[in-house]
Amino acid sequence: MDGTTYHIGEVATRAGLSLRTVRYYEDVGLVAPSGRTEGGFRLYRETDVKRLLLVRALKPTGLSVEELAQLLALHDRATSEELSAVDQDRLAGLLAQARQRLRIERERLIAAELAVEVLAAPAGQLPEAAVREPA
Amino acid sequence: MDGTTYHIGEVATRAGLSLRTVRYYEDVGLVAPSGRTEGGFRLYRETDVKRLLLVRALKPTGLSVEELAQLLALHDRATSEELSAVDQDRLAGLLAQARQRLRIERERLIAAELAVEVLAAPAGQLPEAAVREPA
DNA sequence: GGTACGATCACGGAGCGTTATCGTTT
DNA sequence: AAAACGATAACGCTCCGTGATCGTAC
Repeated sequence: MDGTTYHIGEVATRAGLSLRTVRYYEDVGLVAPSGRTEGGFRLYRETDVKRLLLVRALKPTGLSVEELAQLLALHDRATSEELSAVDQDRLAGLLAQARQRLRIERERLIAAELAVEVLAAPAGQLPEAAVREPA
Repeated sequence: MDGTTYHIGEVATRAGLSLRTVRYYEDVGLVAPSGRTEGGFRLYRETDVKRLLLVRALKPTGLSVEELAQLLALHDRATSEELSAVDQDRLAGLLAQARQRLRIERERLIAAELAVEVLAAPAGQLPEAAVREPA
């Protein structure tokens, strides 16, 4: 195993998060450090960094921290043991939810890009119906 | 002119926003109703609805409400008068900022989609480097 | 032994959701 | 006159940012 440990600063930098955010994710049960120094410094391992990167990557899914925690916990267990049918369903459900949110985000993103170009156009350069009412 | 007016409920529904959000946007100076009834009900016109739709469309830019207000104000003035060089710069700056944010969002969205598929894969089905450290 | 770096409160703020209470519209 | 709709506080919540004050690492 790789026993190398890191302090919160390096971990946060590598994960692209602030110290505050890393600590917050610990508070809400998303990612806990693998240990502490004598003096109380948080100690992280590579797996913790990967976890933080995963959490950060999943943020655009819009899942709540509780849902994210469940999702990660289920996925973790799925790698070591066989999930019960119930848990498999819950995992699939969360993944479906995440995908759905991402689809919506993608649409909103495209709409936003269009809206920005409308604002940037010299008046009447682009079609009027660029900003539509939602379905 | 089109003198038709609407109450907040219909406007909110058409714009895909909650009543709370529409009122909030008024509080922060984004979109104000064109008038009020005797009893105090907010009255909106078509232009107000369009404004709300635009605000909603621009939300994924991540611009703050103040920035959005500035952007819309500048754009409004640009349609009726010639902007000063300073204002033209500020407008261009805000648009550039919006586009930059959208680019970042697009990347994060793609990364999130990849991360979800990683979680969905039956372990070792997808490349390991799916979740990368940020630049 | 100094200078980075980290820990723990604690307050703040954006962007709304959510009652609760009361008035308006039609 | 009742059913639907709206107004105004005011508190709550999430996801952190921002000090302040103090201890730790090396």
